[in-house]
Amino acid sequence: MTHDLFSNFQSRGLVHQSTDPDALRQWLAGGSRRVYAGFDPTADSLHVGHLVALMLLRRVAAAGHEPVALVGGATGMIGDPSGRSEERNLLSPAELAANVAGVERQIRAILETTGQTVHVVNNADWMRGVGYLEFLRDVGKHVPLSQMLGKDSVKSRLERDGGLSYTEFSYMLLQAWDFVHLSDALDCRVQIGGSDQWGNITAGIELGRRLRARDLHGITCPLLTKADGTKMGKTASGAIWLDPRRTSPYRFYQYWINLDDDDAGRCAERLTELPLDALTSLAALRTANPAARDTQKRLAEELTRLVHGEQGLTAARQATAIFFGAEIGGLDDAALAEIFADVPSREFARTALDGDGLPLVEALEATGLAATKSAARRTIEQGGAYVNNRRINDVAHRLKAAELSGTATLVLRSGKKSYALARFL
RNA sequence: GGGGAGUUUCCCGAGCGGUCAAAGGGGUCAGACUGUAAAUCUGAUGGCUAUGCCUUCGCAGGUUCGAAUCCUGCACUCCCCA
Repeated sequence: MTHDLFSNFQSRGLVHQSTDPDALRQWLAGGSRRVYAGFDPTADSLHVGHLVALMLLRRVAAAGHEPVALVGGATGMIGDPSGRSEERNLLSPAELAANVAGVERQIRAILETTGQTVHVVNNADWMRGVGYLEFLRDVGKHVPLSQMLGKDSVKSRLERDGGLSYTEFSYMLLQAWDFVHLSDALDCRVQIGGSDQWGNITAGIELGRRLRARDLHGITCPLLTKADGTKMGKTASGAIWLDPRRTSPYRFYQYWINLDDDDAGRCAERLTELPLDALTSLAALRTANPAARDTQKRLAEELTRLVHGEQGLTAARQATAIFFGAEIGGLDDAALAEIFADVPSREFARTALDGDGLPLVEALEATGLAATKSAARRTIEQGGAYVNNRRINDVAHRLKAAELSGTATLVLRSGKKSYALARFL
């Protein structure tokens, strides 16, 4: 177990900016410390973009310190302008409460497996009772405007057409106060976050010095972006979420499998707990035999297990085998439903299979795999139609009960990747 | 206000009385190849109860055995001159 957390971060490329490294090391060397990172509940689930911060906290735990995860029930009502080009829409209190609950659950699930004591706190708990005048006198008074205006998050927004509202402008005061509050309540003196958080973190450090004459520390890690410049965790069809109801374990797994080599290497470094020598040998394998995609596989495995558990990983792997050609058989309806969670399905009357059966052409059209029956015919003629992953070349093919996998399901496929379930009830 | 050009299938764009469901390109889909990448190559690409039938070429009428193609009116777009 590494005790020098800061060096551990550095060796994995996780330090973008930090306050004085010597002071930081010294504080962390003093025993079991508390280190915090904040999560704003903008949705009822975290997504892949939050994994860096979650992993930072796991590393904190692994180094023998206690991770503190702050869920922004209060700050979430305002919206962080950092790294944003436009004013946020405010969430309703009900939405926010649901989001807080969802995010808290995920954070606990991921951090508690470290075995270390985990603190999950909600800044609404200490912000709620604070009056506006009180806040201005106790906090606002100690933050110079020049300092606030100097932050990148504010400057960049002021230069834009949209500007920013007073509300979002004030966001950093809340986060600054959070830091000071946590240093009071938990003796938590280190805050970590993405590089876009530097302004907010230093605001808290300043405030701690002015208000408490206390030394607070901060580390930011580089934002994880893909080689093509897009944000990590965003796909054409939307974000990759940690909640299996939003993103199935299979799609989550596949996201990592499909990363290009450089991105996969960086993610393995920053998002997994693989030891450094394992990373080195993966890098060697990547150069020697890129086609094997060992890094992607290992990364997908580690992260899927972390987020969805051993069971989720098994399901994702099973789905992967099937999606890449394995014939389908011996799976019951429940397993099929789980594996094909992302796949559109369409229900038919059971009786459609009786007699001559249901023309494949019709099934392809009804499930949306083909836009029209003509298109369905074409697909079949060109060898792109599959039932239970067996290619069907006969345009006149009719589906019969004997072909069902499970008791009521047929897996239809068009081309390499488009699947649909036909369920006969 | 005057003069000119145009409106074609998902997009761009040819067609200018029958051989037009309409060239070519793009896109899309499928196949081969491949690392579940990129590129490349091949095929397909209005619909259907399908060797035929129906619908499509701005809209509405008309001429003709027959119109995306000719005529009339209408709508919209663009350019030039005032």
